[in-house]
Amino acid sequence: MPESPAVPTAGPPWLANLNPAQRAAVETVDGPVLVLAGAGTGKTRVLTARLSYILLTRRAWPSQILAVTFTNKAAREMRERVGHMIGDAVEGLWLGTFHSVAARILRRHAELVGLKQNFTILDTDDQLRLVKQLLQAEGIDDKRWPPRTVLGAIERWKDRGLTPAQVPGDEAVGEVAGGKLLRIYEQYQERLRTVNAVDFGDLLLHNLTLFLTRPEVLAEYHRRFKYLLVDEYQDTNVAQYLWLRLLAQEHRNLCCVGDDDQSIYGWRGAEIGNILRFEADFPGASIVRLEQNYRSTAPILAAASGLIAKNAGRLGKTLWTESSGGERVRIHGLWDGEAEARWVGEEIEARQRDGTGLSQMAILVRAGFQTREFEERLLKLGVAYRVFGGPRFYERQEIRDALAYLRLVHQPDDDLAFERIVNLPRRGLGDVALRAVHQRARGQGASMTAAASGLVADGATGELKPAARKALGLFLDDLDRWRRMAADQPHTDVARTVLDESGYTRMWQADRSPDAPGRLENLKELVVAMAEFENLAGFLEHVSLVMENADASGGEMVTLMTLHAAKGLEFDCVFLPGWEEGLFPHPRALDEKGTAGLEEERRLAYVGLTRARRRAYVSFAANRRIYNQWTAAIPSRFVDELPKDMVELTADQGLYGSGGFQTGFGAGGAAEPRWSYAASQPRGDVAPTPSRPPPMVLEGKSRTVAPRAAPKVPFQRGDRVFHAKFGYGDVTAVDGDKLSIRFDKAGEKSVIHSFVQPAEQAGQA
DNA sequence: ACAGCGATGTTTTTT
DNA sequence: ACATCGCTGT
Repeated sequence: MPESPAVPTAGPPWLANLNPAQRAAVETVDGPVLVLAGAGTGKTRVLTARLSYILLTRRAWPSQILAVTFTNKAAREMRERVGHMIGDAVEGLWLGTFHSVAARILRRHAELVGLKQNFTILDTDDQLRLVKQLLQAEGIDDKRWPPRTVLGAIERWKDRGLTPAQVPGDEAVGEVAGGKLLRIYEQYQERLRTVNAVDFGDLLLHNLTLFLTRPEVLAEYHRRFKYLLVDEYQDTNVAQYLWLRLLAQEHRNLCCVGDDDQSIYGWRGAEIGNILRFEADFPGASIVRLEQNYRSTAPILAAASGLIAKNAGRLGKTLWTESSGGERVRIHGLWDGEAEARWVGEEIEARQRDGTGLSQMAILVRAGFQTREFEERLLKLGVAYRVFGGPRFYERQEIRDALAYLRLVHQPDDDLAFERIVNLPRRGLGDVALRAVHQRARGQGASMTAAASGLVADGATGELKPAARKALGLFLDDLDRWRRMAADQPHTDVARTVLDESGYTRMWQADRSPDAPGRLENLKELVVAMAEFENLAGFLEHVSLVMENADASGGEMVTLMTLHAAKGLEFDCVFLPGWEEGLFPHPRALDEKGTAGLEEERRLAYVGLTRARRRAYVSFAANRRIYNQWTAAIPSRFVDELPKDMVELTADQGLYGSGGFQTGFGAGGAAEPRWSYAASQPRGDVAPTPSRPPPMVLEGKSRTVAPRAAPKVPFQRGDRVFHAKFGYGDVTAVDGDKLSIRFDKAGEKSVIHSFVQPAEQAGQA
């Protein structure tokens, strides 16, 4: 985080070095406050100063303050900084993520919403398996309605704070899952309750139910929390908003910090309306704008501001800086993705020669797959890099399996854990046996564990084959033994024993695939990680809420990550490649959310630019291989939206011709070259042409480079098309981005339009 | 129970 | 191209 300039400020220490706006944000402690904190305006400093201020002026004890963040990382950082400022007084402060705070509250009152105190928090795997089962039971085709989609729809309801009973009538009959979505949601909730489990959305949802149905419980928290503080308010969903509103309604000392221009998580339920409506939601609210930026140079700020100004749905801020000078944003057009990676590599080396450390540089991409080309290039150059966003520790298969064992030991009702590992390693308990257990569990309204022991006990009924019965009996005996052990022995020992005696470790030892050793290593690490916790329950809670990877690697390396992952970070030098129509803004965002989607994409671009302290590079390629298909691309509309005097645009020789751009994109038909043209010389040490030249040549062919997103689907009924796999065919119907095509050879298929091209084009290629 | 094969879908991700 | 996934046949 940037440091504010050392402007000497008279007054108490917590106000030292704060600018007037920051100071207002710290000192306005009574009543609702919205702090609109632009990128790089010293938000974290204000948050911690505010907390300290409240504590040191004796307005509240630590235990009377609730501070919520979105991520564990943010929570940790805040705790650390506040600790720095006020020392041990942080003890007792409620500081955590929405989910961890909600879980803490829910554990205390679990019975009041029909749960047991030791409820499990499910991971995505469990949720998906459950949804899949429900879909099958309802006879819904899980091809047409993938569990992922159905679960997504359910989660969107939860994000809005809607229990099944509260889903508005007109939404109950949507087309998802053949109109049975609400039924599935009901059953899903029912199942969770019977297995004594909740998902992430439920943590908030059950809190809401609790507060609304038990006023005395809510009153308890009103008594407890005098001051509420919320970070990243623009990322809250409706459920979180309602939760905050309920908690704050008594004292009304709610301070929300956020930036509407950095709201990029709408697709997972974040409601930008929360921040836009703050004044209306909390009458009499003060609004404080933090607009002085301490991070970026003036041209970068101006470029970013110019871009974001194109958004209609925003509160509006004007970032400014005292610093002057600085490089303009460099925009460079290249032939293809490979050339782009080469160019970025060269610039990275150049900056390195100027003395910029590798860890002060980042390549920020729209989508994960884009990192590959850069990795290849950096590898070739011998430039150290690291990619963020691989699968995290607790998401790995072997870790989830091991955790399922531990969950089942800890909580016998956890059917989802039971199902996951009952036949892992293979115990001869296949579908047939599992179905018998299932059936009995359903029939008796009992857990799988209970049903299984019933089945084993009265073997005479013949519901299980003798072999299966024996195997199941052994498995249950194991579980019993482990549970007894868990009662009085250290949980790390229990874990080791479980992994060992269950045969799970042996399974991976026997596995000769190349990643088996790594998995065994991870299992060991898991046990080591457990040691830091007092008991199994504490560990499991941590795991379900903090699915994090301790990242060890130090050293100087370039960071490669998605724009989403980069929010909140900053680098001296930021590369923003792939600014092309069809990639960024991403067409899916446009299809699904229209203008709102476009604005969110624009905010993403804004977030990218504002990560840069000293230099920002934007690039786009004329040709890009997508799904192994060369596609001609035109520069992103965002390129066009950057204020011209803040950027320096260049393009590789031969691209777009020296007469300027005439690709027909953007506003107006560009009779004049809109940008200056300057060719950059290809360097001697690299091949000037791509190894596999794209078949299509952009120059002078504005027709063939129509943006993929502009006409929603460039085909209509009756069109003759070509598909790489199915060959030629005729379009028989258009449904959104899906086409029904009668192929000459392959028959009738439904395919996404981007997979086919007009037959006449295919002929040439 | 499991290998092998064809169909399928490829934005963003925290908790 | 490519990886994942579910189904099929042994």
